[in-house]
Amino acid sequence: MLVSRTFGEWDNGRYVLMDMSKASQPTINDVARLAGVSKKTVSRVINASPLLNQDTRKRVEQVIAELGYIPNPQARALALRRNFLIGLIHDNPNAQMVLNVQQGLLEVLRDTEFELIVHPVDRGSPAMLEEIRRFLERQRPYGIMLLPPISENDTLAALCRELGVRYVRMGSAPLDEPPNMVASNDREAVRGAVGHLIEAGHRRIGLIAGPHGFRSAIERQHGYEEALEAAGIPIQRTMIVHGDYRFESGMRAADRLLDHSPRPTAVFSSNDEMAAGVFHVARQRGLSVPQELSIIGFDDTPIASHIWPPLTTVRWPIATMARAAALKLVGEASGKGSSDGDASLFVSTLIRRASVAAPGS
Amino acid sequence: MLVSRTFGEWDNGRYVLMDMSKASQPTINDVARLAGVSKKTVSRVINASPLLNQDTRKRVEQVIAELGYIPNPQARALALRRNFLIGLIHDNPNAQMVLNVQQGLLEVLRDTEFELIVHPVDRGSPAMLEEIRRFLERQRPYGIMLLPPISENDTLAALCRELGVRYVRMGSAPLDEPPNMVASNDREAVRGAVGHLIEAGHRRIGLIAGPHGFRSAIERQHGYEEALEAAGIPIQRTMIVHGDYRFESGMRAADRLLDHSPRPTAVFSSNDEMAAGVFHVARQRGLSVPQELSIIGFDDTPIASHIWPPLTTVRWPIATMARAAALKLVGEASGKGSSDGDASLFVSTLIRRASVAAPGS
DNA sequence: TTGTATGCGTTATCAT
DNA sequence: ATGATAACGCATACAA
Repeated sequence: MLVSRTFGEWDNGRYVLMDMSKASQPTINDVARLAGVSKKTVSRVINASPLLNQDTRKRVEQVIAELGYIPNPQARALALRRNFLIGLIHDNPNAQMVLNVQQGLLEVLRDTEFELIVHPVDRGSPAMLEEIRRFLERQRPYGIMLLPPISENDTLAALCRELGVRYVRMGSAPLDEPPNMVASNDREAVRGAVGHLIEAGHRRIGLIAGPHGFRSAIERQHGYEEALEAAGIPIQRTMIVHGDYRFESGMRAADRLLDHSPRPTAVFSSNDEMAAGVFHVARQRGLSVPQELSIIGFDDTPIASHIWPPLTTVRWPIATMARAAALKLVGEASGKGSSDGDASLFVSTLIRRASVAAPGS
Repeated sequence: MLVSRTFGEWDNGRYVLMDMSKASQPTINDVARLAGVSKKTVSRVINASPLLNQDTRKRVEQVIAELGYIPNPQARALALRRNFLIGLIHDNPNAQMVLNVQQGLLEVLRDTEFELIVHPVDRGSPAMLEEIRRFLERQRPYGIMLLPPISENDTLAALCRELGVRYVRMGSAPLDEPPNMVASNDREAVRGAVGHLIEAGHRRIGLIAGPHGFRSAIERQHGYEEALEAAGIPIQRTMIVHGDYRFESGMRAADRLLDHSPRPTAVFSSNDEMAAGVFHVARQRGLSVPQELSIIGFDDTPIASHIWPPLTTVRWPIATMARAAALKLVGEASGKGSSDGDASLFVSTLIRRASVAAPGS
C-alpha cells in the first residue's frame, strides 16, 4: 500500500491533506510525498546530510515546517539500534541533591533529542543489581548517571561495562577513569573546613562521621584527620562518632560528643542534616552556638541557610558536576562540544556563615 | 533473509547459540526458532493471550527464560502505536515535593513496563507552552503528571486534551474532572490550622500568603479567612502579607507583620520555607518562639522538623496522591486495579509540634 | 490453537 | 544528488 494511512491522500495527481484535527501525526512519508521526494531524502534533511542539493533541502524543510512534522523517536531508535534515553539511577541520597543533579543534567539535555528517565533503586535490597540489570537490558539507555552512594558500587560499574552501557559515576573521590566519573574533593574540602576551626582557636573538635562503608564518609573522615595532624593535634577516637547522615543520628552523635569532659568546643558534621541535629542538642543543653559550640556541616542544603544561626558548611558544585557528567554521556552524540566536558574533578568551597566563632567567645 | 542477524544460526538442522558475550540481545525471532514456533506464538506468550496451548506456552516460556529474552520497548511502541512513558512536568516547586511525587509515581510504575521521564519547564518563559507541546508531540507519552503551580494552567490542560495525551493535574483544590486530577484540601487544612491557633487563645494572627495567582495561595488564604470569620475575628488587611514561597520573602513578610503594634501573637505561613524566615526574624528581634510568637507552616518539609523549635505544620499526603495519580494514568493499562485509584481528594493533617503555645505563655 | 503476510516510521545499502 | 528496497523488532488481520 502506497498511500499514507491517515494523513493525506492522492487526489487527481495531487496530494491533499486530510482534516488534521484527529489525524495522527504526519510521518516521513507525508513529507516525502508533499515535497515530491523520497523518504530517504527527507531522512537526509533531518540528519543534516552534507551531500544534498540546497534547493531540495529547502523545499523539504519548508514542507516539514508546514506540516509540523516531528520524527518519531521510537522508530528512529529502532532503525538506529540505539535510543536517546539517559537514565538517572540513585538511591535517594537527599532530595536537594537529586533535584540539583536532574537540573544540571537537563540543562545539557535540553535542545538535544535526549530525554531523562529517572530510576530510583533500593540499596539494601539484595535484588538491586538484578533490578538494575533488567532496567538496562530492557531500555538499553544511551547512557546512565550513577549517584552516590550506589555509584561507589564497583560491581554495578562492571555491569554497565558488561552490557555496553555508557555510564558516569558521581562521587566524593575519583573512583573510575575520568570519562566515567565526576568527583568532588571531599577530603581536601573537609581538611579546609576543619582547618578553619583550628585557625579560629579550636583544639577539641568532634567529628560526626558518615555511615561505615560510604566512600564519602571515609573521605571526609580522612580530611578531618589530616587537618588535625597538620596542626599537631592528636586524634582521639572518642571524638569520632558515626551517624547515618540523618537528623536523628546527628542528635545521638552530638549527645555522645557533648557528654565528654572537657567537651569539644567545635563539631564537624559530615552533612548538614546531622549538623541540624547538633543544633537541637546544643539548644536542649543550653549551649549557645557559636559562642559555646562551633559547628560546620557539609552539603549546603537549604537547611544550612535556614537554620539559626546560619550554618557554615561545605558546598559542592552538584549542578556543575551533573552538567559535566551529561556532557561526558552525550557530548559527541549531541554535537555539544566537550569544551569543559573533560573536567572530572571539582572543587568544593567553604561557605562561612554564623555557626563558627572562637572557642569561649 | 531468514536467519537471525547475530544471535544464533542453524547448524545441521539445529539452532545453535552464538557466543553471547558481545552479541546483541536475543529477539523474538531467536525465541521463536529455538522454541520451534512462529513469532506470533511468542508474541502471544508475551502478551498473555488466553488461547494458547499450555504445552507450547511452557516451552516458549522456558526458552525465554534461558535466553534472558526481553521484548524491545521501542519496537513494541512502534507496533502498538503507543509507548510506555509517563512524563512528569513541573516547574520546581520544592525539591522535597518533586522527589516525593517521583517516589509515589514510581511505586506504582515499578513492575510495570512504564518508565518515568522527567521534564522540568520554566514557567515565566513565554515559550513554555510551545516547549511542552513539542515535548508531547515528539515523545507522545502515554500520560503525563502535572505538578503545581503549572498544573493550574487550564491552557496546558486543554493542550493535553487537544493532543490526546492522558494527564493528571495535582493541585490544592479540585481543578478538573476526577479522572484528571488529584487534589488536597488546602482550604480546609488551613482552616483547621488557624483554628488551632485560635483555640490556643490567639486573636491577632498574621498571614503570610503565597504569591498572587497561585491557586494554593488563594485556597490557603481562604482557609485563614474562614477560620477567623468562624471565630468572629475581624479580618485585617494589614495582617495579610504576600510572599513568594521562598525563605527571604518570609523574612520580609515577618518584618512587616511584627512591626505592627500591637503585634500579632501568631503567624500562619503558607509554607514551611517562609515560616523558617519568620523564625529568623523572631530571633533577630529577641522574640521567643512559641512563648511570644506562635508559628504554623505548611508542607511538612524536612526543615519543619529540623528547625528549632520544631514547627507545627500541615502535612499533605504527596506520595499517596502521586500513587493515585499514577493509577489513574496507567491503571487499566498495567493491570493494576484502580481499587483506590478512584480517589481524587486527599486530606491533609496538622502535625503538632513545639512552635505553638498560648499567647504570652 | 498456530502460522503467514503485512505494517509501524525510520535508517542503511546499494543502486542510478 | 537521489531513490528503491530491505532491515529494525514486534503486533495485528486473516488464514489455515
